[in-house]
Amino acid sequence: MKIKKPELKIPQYQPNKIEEKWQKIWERNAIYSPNLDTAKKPFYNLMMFPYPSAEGMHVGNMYAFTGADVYGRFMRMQGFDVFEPIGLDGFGIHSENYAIKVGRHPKEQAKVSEWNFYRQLHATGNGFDWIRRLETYDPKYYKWTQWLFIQLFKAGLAYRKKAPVSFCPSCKTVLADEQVIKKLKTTTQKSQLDEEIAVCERCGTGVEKRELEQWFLKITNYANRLLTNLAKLDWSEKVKIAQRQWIGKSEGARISFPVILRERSDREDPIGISRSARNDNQHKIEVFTTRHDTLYGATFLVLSPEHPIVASLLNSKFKIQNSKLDELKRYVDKAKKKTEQERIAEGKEKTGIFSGLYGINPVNNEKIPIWIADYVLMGYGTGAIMAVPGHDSRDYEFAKHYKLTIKNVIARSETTKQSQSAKIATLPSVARNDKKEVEVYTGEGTIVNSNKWNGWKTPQDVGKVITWLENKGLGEREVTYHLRDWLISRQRYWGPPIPMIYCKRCKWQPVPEDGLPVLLPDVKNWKPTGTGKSPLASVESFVNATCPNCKGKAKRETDVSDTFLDSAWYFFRYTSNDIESSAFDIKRVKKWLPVAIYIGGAEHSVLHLLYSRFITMALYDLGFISFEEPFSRFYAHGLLIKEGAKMSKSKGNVVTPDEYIKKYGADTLRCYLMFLGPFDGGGDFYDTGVEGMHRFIKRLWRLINQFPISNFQFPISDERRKFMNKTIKKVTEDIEALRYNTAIAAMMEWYNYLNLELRTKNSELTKEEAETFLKLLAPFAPHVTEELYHNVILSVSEGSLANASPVSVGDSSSVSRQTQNNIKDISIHAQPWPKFDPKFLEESKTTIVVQVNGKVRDTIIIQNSEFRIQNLIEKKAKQSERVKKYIEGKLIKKVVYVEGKVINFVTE
RNA sequence: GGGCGAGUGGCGGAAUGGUAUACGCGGUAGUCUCAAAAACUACUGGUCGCAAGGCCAUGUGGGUUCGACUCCCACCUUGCCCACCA
Repeated sequence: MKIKKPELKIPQYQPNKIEEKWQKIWERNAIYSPNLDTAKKPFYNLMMFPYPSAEGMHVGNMYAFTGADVYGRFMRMQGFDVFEPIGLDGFGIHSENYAIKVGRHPKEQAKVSEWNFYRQLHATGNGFDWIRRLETYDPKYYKWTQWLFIQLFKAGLAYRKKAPVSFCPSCKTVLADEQVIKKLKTTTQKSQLDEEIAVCERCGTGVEKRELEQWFLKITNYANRLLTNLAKLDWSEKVKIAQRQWIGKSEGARISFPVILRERSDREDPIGISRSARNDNQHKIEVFTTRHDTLYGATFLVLSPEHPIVASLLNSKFKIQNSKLDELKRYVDKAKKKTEQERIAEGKEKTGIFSGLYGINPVNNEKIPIWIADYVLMGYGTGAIMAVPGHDSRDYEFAKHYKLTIKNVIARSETTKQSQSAKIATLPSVARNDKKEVEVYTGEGTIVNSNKWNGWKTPQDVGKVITWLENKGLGEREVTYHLRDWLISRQRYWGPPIPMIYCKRCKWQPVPEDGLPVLLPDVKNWKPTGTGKSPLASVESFVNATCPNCKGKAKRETDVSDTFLDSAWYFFRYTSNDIESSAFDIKRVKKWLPVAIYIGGAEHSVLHLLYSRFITMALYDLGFISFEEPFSRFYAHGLLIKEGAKMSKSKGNVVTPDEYIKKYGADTLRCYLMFLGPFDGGGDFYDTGVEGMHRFIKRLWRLINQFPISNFQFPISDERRKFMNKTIKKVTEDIEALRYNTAIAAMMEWYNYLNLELRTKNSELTKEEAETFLKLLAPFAPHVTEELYHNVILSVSEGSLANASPVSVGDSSSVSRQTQNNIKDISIHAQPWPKFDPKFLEESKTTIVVQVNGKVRDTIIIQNSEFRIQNLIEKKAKQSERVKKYIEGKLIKKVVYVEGKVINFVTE
């Protein structure tokens, strides 16, 4: 066997040993736990706490957390007291469903998931403040979730109402509006129409409609504030747009249509208009419309089957033929029973029934029929619409199907310039459906067939229309929101019991504060019942209570609250989970909130983010806090995919970080995740990419270890110094903007450059270069940089070059007690971030691109002093042989010179 | 139906008015080795050419500009979000 040259022995890179060692040291010394009371430069770096799914952490979670952690570590090195807490959003249907699947009690399952998830989170090497961690299912936490509910109740923001709600037959609970999503139903037959169904966000089961009494939070009170405040927030426009769309403000008019009554006695009057009826406030139909400009085109009215007038009708308050009444009843019953799924599935084919009643269009006193149809939703506007079949495609379809009058009241304006023979749409003045096909026109134009409004333009003149209506007392301005109140009752076990007690005498009473938390009882039958009642309803010891007010016998609310309530305020609790006497410490909240940066998935654009904003606003109104918005800055990261496909359990392509961490170490995986694409755009995960990153880290390990690092600032070339400064600048700016992929690329370039320099010029790495490199990489690869910093850089500082020889790695014993004691100060993560010196970035020479007719032909190098001397540059450029070829014998028409960048000769 | 984005080598992606393809993956050749792996080194958009060098390429078609991946218009493809919302 050959004897190798007695070279410097490079220790083997053993990521797992290094990582475990430093994770222990960091945690033992709480280096990532700022003092929440005395910190001088607080920076709240929040990431969305995970649902601890029992399968464990997904690489997508790690992607999100790493991106947030890199930012936190960077800010810490910038001198901020960074608070980066973590916890588990472990209550809720998601966790409970998993417990059902594996047949374990949710409480036990939570322990298992918690252990596993925290183990994984530790292994990723994030700078979490472990002291502050919290779990939403911890009674110490949900005590305050219940307290929060009570505050809302006392403020009139929590109320009960019976309402048609979405019910998931699989999860056996009601769902909030936001938790019902639409899905394409893939039909087995080759049908042309793709059917859409409404399904549960959690399990994908089609939802049903049920009429139940439930707890709601009055988020609609905040609709306008939630909307207008968006302008103040440093959030990506995409998320703001999603919220705006969800809040869905519509400005329009509320218009009353009198109902023509035919009292039983009133047989003589064939039409039934009587003065008394017309003035009868109880018998009018109010509609909300954004197209009041088309009011003259309203040829019928449509009521939702749930509309109160429909109920009165069925109670025979109005006289209609009995046979028709039966028919009506059948239709309404059917519509009410129809699941949301069926209603939407019918999609294009609208059904309805004539009510037998007529109304009056208030602008022209025309008698128009009143129909009932389930395409009109009770939940939006007034539950009744004026139908304008000429200018609304849904009304048009309906009118066509039932042969109702279609009227055109908007004329297409002259087509703007597009065609020379400016077309003016020819429109039939009043067209009946039974004659020619009349088309529906939903665009803008000029009002016609509308008396005094004729000639007004829409949408420009809609303001005039509403003023006219208001003056005549026929309608008024109205704003309607798509946002509905937040339904928070869940007929499930695994959540915080809603802390309310019902007393027959005193009605609903909140549990007094000293009665909190209302503990979730340990029960055997915790599985959902499907009866519309929570499993807690059968636990007598739980249900029976005394009324807090009259001390009489009373019953507890047995539903639990929605998981989204748990997560709507957790960022307050993080600051104060050592405090038992209140939900949060007001001083600490003032110091740390609003959150400086919140990083998470865009899928929470409407749910979690909106709820959190609402709760924060409510707390502000209640005087607990001094700010209205919880998250000053929200940054949505992209979606991680695997080799071109979405990761999903069904595809079996879900990547777990564990195996990669075991094989390459967390540093490699972190760097790879941050490198594979722009952070806000997501990226594609390839195994070979991970290997490439591992190579980079190993090369760096070798680079730092293999050259004896000079303790002295021996002179390095200007170019080398410039490269270092350039890299510091690039990496700093990129991290600031969360452009992690290009920050890493810049470091790789620097490595490639240094490696070539050192090899070909037989030079040494300076301490400054090595130290700078490690610091720049530290946010991405916290362990290996810490290891090298201590074993190479600090040992150089401590003494002679001899000490620079590598020491054994592997266990914490290799780090001296001294080091461990003051690790809080001497950790690389506590060091100041490298600064670049602009003076080293200055170039004395500049490369100018020489173009002929916009094509690059050559480059010339000029001194900076020559920057402004165009003649000189022109002369130099013309001397180039490559340029000569293209300009010789040609007339130069024009010369464009852009200072310090390009010179372009334009020839004939 | 409405809203928002994206389209660049074999692949992930850089470059936001001035040298397109940085960085990484993959590939080819070489060094080391009995050999392989690893590691290291060089090359790597297409095309014509011995070479020098030329021409062509950022979804398609137009436009603006001395100059366009970048700005404008139309179209095609694709992703995400919302949707009987009156």
